[in-house]
Amino acid sequence: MTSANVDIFKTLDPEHAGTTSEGVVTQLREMIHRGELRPGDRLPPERDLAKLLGVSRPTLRAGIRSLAAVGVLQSRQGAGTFVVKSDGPPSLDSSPLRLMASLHGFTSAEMFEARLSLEMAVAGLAAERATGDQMATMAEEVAGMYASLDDPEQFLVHDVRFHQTVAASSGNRILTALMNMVATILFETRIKTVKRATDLKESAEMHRNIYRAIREHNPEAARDAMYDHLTRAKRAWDLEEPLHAENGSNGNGNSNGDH
Amino acid sequence: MTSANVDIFKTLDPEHAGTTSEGVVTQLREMIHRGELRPGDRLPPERDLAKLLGVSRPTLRAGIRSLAAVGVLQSRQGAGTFVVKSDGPPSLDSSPLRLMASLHGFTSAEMFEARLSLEMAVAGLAAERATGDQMATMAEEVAGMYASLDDPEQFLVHDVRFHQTVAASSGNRILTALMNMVATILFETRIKTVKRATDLKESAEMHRNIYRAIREHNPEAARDAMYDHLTRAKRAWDLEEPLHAENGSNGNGNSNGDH
DNA sequence: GGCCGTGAATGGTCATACCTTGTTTCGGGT
DNA sequence: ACCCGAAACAAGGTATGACCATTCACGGCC
Repeated sequence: MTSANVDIFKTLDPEHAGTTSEGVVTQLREMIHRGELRPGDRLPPERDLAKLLGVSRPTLRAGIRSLAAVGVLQSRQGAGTFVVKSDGPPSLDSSPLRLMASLHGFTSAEMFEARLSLEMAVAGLAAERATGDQMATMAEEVAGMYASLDDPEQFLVHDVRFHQTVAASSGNRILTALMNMVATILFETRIKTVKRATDLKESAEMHRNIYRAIREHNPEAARDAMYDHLTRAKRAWDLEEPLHAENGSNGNGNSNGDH
Repeated sequence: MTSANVDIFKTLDPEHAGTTSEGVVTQLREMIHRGELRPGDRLPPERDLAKLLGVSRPTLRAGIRSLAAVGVLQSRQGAGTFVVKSDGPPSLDSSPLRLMASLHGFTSAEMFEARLSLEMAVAGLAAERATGDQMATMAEEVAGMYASLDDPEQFLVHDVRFHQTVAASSGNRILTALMNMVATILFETRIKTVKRATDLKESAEMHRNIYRAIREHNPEAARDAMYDHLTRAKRAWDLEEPLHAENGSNGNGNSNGDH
């Protein structure tokens, strides 16, 4: 179903507490809960949907805007409004966390520690559950790192993909999403970091250690290897300054952190 | 500064890519990044702010709505729009995660595992860093549990507070926020669960084990104790059915999960 | 059969008016 | 002089209508 059936949209119940636009959000949210709206579905045009729900277009737009802000809906001018269809693993928008970091003055170190905990957790789970294909992919990425010791940009690609494969191997999409959310923020603050060849070699070896531990189905070793990797990587950067991103990216931050 | 100084708001730069309302979001977000807007600040009235930024009121409202949806701003009719001031620890809105769970069919078991990983992580950190006051608070809550074995509702209060104290003791507000986000969703799906006295007694003992491990500054033991606690608790519930919340709560879900 | 232009569909923005709800203030009563 | 209530004001919420900007599809043209 590319376009949602019109019949499933009912006029808003007035007893829904709160403001009218909140009622719109509630109604659309419940339709998603009930599976009446699925990823990739296209909503009716705003003018029609406003009529169907019995609200004005600005009110409907306010509701759509709220759901778009949390990454559930996506509007494209001239095309329509769609339920977000994630091609890869589900991902959460990282801007709320980034804003919260700014508001409360979180340090990079604190953010890094959160990532460390999450990466260790997924590494442990991956050691228990990784399939042959997934382990093969990890091995390929490690090989790619060794082959890119003189090309930091290419190295970074393999690095990111390795961590994503580990996360996917954990079999827990929620932890994966949370990890990516944190990693994205850290990534943005040091995107310009230049790596030296010696650092890259050590990094590749660390990744290889992680792969081996997962290959041996040894969760403890995998956690330890991930700890070593990230802790050493942290030391290579200057993580002393407070968090202060100044980028202007909007929408879903789907760029993912590396190590 | 209860009310933000008007001078800090500048007309929107037209070169900001994307739509106009996205420009509003970007501008306000950067002002938060730069610390020009702080928690508790009140924004100028919409009509004035729209003039200051050089956009129409509906467009401004769209931007405010986006930031309100992610829990950064809060509008109160008749009062004004404020930068969210969290009294307690910073918290992230759990609705994005809940919506994503609905969209991708996450199971309660998967959500539970994510919580388990997070709780084990914070328990380990708490064992390393908990202060005397924090440990004292934990002990009090454990005592409160034993004193409420015949009052499930009261027991629940101590239970929640114990877990929050552990999280706070970890010293990592990001992990704490993520944990609360996941715990909130699990909490909502089983709010009605009735506990038997025998379960409560076992639960209290499990919490006592966690406390002791933290008291001994033994991260491994703390993680293991938390694992035992949550794993046994999980067994006591029926976590077989898929996730299907049908509540209508909007805004920030700041109710926190227990076990 | 493929390419390009044109137009309908659709979201984005704007202006304006009015309603609902908090907040404040001012006046009368105690 | 203090307290309380009602009225005036302020501020966000909603509705209506119009117009602009972009996308996509259809159909004619080469």
